Amino acid sequence: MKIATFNINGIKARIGALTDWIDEAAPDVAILQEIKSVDEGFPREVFEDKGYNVETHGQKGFNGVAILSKLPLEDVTCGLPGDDSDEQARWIEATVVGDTAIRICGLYLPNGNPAPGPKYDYKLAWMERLHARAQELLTQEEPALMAGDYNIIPQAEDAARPDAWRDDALFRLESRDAWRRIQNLGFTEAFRVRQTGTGHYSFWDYQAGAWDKNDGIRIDHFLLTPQCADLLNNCWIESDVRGREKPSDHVPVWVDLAA
DNA sequence: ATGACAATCAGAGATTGA
Repeated sequence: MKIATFNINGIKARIGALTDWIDEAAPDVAILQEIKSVDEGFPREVFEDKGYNVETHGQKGFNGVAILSKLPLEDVTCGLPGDDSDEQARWIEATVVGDTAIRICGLYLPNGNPAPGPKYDYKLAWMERLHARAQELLTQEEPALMAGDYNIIPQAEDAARPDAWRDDALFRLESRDAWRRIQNLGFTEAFRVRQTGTGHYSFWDYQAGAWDKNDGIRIDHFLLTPQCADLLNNCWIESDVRGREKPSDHVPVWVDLAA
């Protein structure tokens, strides 16, 4: 089963590029972030016509997450637990029912800039809630994954110019510590199972020719429970998508699971 | 330190992103 996570940076602006990619790449499951649309504004029938089940958790103008799946989706829940006053649409869960049932969590972790400040406080608080949900997932002892735009550069090797990001909310020590605390609960970061070293990125800024210079950062990730990690065949970044017409500033990241 | 670039909502320019 091939599963991709993709921050599309707006469904209205990306509908052409996204449908082209779906047609060609044919993911079994696509976990989308930044749909920037309310649920009613998401063109679900476009994807249903291609054979996908569609679940969205949107909001007006910003954020918004979705899951597209060729296989049935069950037990869909929206919103990260732990703060009923949080109105930002950044979390969606569903179980993909195939030969093996897999719990899929799609997330769009807050950016957190400027740091320090209230937006950074929100990011760290959100990561505490993520930590709690992650711990619950592990207690199920079943195949599950959390995938999406984490807005976290895990290590210096995950940025072309790490010094430029030192004080940024994506790379500050508190951010990386929070990421590591979640991973250390027992999750496998899929990409680093298959790739080492520098030069592997999932985001390139639109500005200053970042793509042409490969001046990127790796911030879109898969975290797998042990039962899911045992199914991992491969993980890769589809970087060439960044060079296409009217691209998102992110590219798809994939896992292939033996499921 | 700022802006470069893009998307959204709104219908100009502020806000957000990373």
